[in-house]
Amino acid sequence: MSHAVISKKHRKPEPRGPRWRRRKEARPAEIVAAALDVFVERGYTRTKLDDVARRAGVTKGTLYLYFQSKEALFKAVVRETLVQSIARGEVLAESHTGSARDLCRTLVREWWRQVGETKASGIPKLMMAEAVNFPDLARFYYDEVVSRGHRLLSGAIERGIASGEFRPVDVPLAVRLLMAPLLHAMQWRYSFALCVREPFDVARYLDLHFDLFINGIANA
Amino acid sequence: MSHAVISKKHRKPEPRGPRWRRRKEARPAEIVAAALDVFVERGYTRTKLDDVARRAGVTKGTLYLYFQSKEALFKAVVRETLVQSIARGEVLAESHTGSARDLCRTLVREWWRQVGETKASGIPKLMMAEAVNFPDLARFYYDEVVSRGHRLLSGAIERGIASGEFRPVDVPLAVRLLMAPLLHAMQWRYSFALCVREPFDVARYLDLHFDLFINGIANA
Amino acid sequence: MSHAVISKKHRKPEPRGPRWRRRKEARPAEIVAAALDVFVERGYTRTKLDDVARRAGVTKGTLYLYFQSKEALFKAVVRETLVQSIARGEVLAESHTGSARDLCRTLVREWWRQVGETKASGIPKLMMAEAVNFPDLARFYYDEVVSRGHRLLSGAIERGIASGEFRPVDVPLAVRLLMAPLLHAMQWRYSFALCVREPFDVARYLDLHFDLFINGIANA
Amino acid sequence: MSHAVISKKHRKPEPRGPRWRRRKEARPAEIVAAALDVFVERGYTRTKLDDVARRAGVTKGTLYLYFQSKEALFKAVVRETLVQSIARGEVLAESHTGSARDLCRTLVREWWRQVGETKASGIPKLMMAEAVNFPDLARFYYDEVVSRGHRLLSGAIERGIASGEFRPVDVPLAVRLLMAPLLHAMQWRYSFALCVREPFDVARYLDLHFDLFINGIANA
DNA sequence: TATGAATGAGACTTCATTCAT
DNA sequence: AATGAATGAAGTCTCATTCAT
Repeated sequence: MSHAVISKKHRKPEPRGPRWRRRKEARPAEIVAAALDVFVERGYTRTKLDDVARRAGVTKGTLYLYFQSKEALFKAVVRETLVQSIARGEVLAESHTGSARDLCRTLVREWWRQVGETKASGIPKLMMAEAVNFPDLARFYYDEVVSRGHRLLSGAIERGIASGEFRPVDVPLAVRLLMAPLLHAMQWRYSFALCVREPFDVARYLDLHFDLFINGIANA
Repeated sequence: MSHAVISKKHRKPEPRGPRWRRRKEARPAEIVAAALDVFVERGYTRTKLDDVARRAGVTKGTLYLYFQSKEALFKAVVRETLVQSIARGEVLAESHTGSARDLCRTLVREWWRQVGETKASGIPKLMMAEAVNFPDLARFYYDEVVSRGHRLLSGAIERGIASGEFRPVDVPLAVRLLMAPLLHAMQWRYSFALCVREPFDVARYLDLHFDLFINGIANA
Repeated sequence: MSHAVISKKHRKPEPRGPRWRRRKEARPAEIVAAALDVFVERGYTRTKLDDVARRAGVTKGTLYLYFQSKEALFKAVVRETLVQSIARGEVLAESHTGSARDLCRTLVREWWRQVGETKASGIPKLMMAEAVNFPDLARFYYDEVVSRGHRLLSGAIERGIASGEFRPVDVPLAVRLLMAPLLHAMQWRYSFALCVREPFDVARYLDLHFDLFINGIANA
Repeated sequence: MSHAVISKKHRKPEPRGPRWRRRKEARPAEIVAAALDVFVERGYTRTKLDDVARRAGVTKGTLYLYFQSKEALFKAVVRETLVQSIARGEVLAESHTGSARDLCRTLVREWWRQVGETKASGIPKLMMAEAVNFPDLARFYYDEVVSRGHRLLSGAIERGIASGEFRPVDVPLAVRLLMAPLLHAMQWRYSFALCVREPFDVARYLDLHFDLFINGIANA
């Protein structure tokens, strides 16, 4: 029986190099890592799955073995980055025995060390920019990162108020004030810092911020 | 044959905006205003020129009579905003005769009134997000808005240091600290505020911030 | 201001021949006609919008000016082909004054002339094949074509029963029996007729069918 | 890192079919049976080999151990069905001693019992739809099923003509008329019957058809 | 000046097919 | 014999941009 009309594709096998080298368990993490890089560098829409795949050392089709869609991949990236750090902060807070001031300082410093100084620091900017396009992701991020982080810091500040270390400030607003400069510093790195050469000593910036903030809410 | 065409364009002529012909001189400004709205709401890549045109009451082709490309339109939007407000701040600062503390408060309040409470408040978020894609625009924005704004605030703080009102803090860092919470509040409005229902009393937030900051850098 | 990073596309205008030659009103009909051809020849899934566009003398993008999706285009094709013929049959039936037998013959002949002998005859086969994949389209087709056509023929047969021309047969089953050979003939043309050389004198086939059927249900 | 991967494959091993190892000889038949199901339900192009494999209790790769391609599998499915039934009909016809009318009725009823009421009834629709895409398969099907079936029925009708039971009708056309309602009923089941709720009493339909047809060609 | 029909490059996504294990 | 991770070609759909009118 002669060949049918269809199937223009897949006629020529024509092998092109080895198929897969690594084992399956590593793939999702590799892809998420590659995606984090590209998303942070390019932004969501400008990120091509081809680029993510290439950076992960696979092809586009492989992405779809592990993630249903670009959006799902984006969500995975968000999930895998910041939530972990929040969780570690919660552990820290629970086991803390010193002053509220020290706890605040520790939480801020650890956040900076784990997020601010890594690629993950690009995520908050990304989330800000894409929140409007992915309301459900924004909701997720808000619940798992923003709100949870706020709770964490609220606890620390309330502890200080209870102990008399701090004045009875409006806690939610204070938390925002505590975080805003950190967020600004993270955003700066992946925006203007790439284009302009302005010295920005983030370490001293955070120290100054912390002093002003803590002294500002401390009881005289 | 009765057409089963899609309808957006072809079915109803759908009057677009007032019928009295606008003056041609107004067109670019109208387009920029419409573009500001859409860019701020959708972000750069998600913004369709079709939508901008519709909101401006013209057709897509008309956009190209005034702007070479989407990119050029985006740049125009950024250029036409914020700079004015900075300039007004400079005038204010020059004519100010009271304390440095009052000057700082005035500058912050005016900035919030003129920018924070208007559509223009969406620009900084937009600029942050797109800086990496438009380095030259970022440079322009940095020079005309960020840097100039920093100079303005630096002057106010230095005045206070000179007069003995403020401690001799690192001025550039202090300026960032002064601005970060404002930027955060502006970004919040066009990102998570759209998705989550969390009370955020920006007025009290800014008051608290100002108190902490000013008292923090004030001489005891 | 130098160029930004993005916009690899659309850099080189590079005109390629005249843009559009015909006027807008003709387009939907042209596209539907082209789509009918290709759908009937290839089947739904194998039909590439590129091919439809090419046959209509436009490009792929143009299709989307008039039809929201491939499915919408398919629906338009169905709408524009068979429903019209049914409607004409209804008009015929209303104005018919002769015998029920004559009405039946006229309806069958006209259907064959308007559908069976045109490209539209490929649609029923297509619908049969794709009904499972497009339940809502199948529903539409059933309501607008199958059911409506059945009502039309039911009326004719019932008229004959009422007048005593026909025996009191089960009308819905009779209608199916009346139509089945027509549908078979239409399907044959776009399936085996393309592959095998077997004489099939459809005219005599339909005559024979009609005689058997009408005499079968006629009162002795 | 906890993976947010999609789940179909990677989460649950999901036992596929009985655990006792099947004999290798059974595999091709099992695969063909599974493919029959899926092809009939989805149509050729919408059928994914993944689904076929899953239904057969194997993996996609295994399919390729037995069939060179999707096309080859499709051909195997068609080849393995219907022909058997035709053959049994031939045996029936040879040993038949009663009237031609009874023979016709028996052949039709058996065909319906063996094909119309089984999954195999989906094949003619499938073949009609795909004939254009697989001309050589259509040719095969025509030779082995259509033509052979026609010969079988032709013989029965000719016997009746010879004996004086039937009028000297055009035999090939009569055969088509005899089969068309059966084909229609088979197609209906796998198309509109899935989408619309309309009672269709196939048994009475076939009875009515047979009466009309046989009485139609019977000698007065 | 203004229009809007038309374009076409490019993105996401699917799935038949391959092949190291 | 069987697996299933990986591939990559191809298709649908979007939208910035153009240009005849």
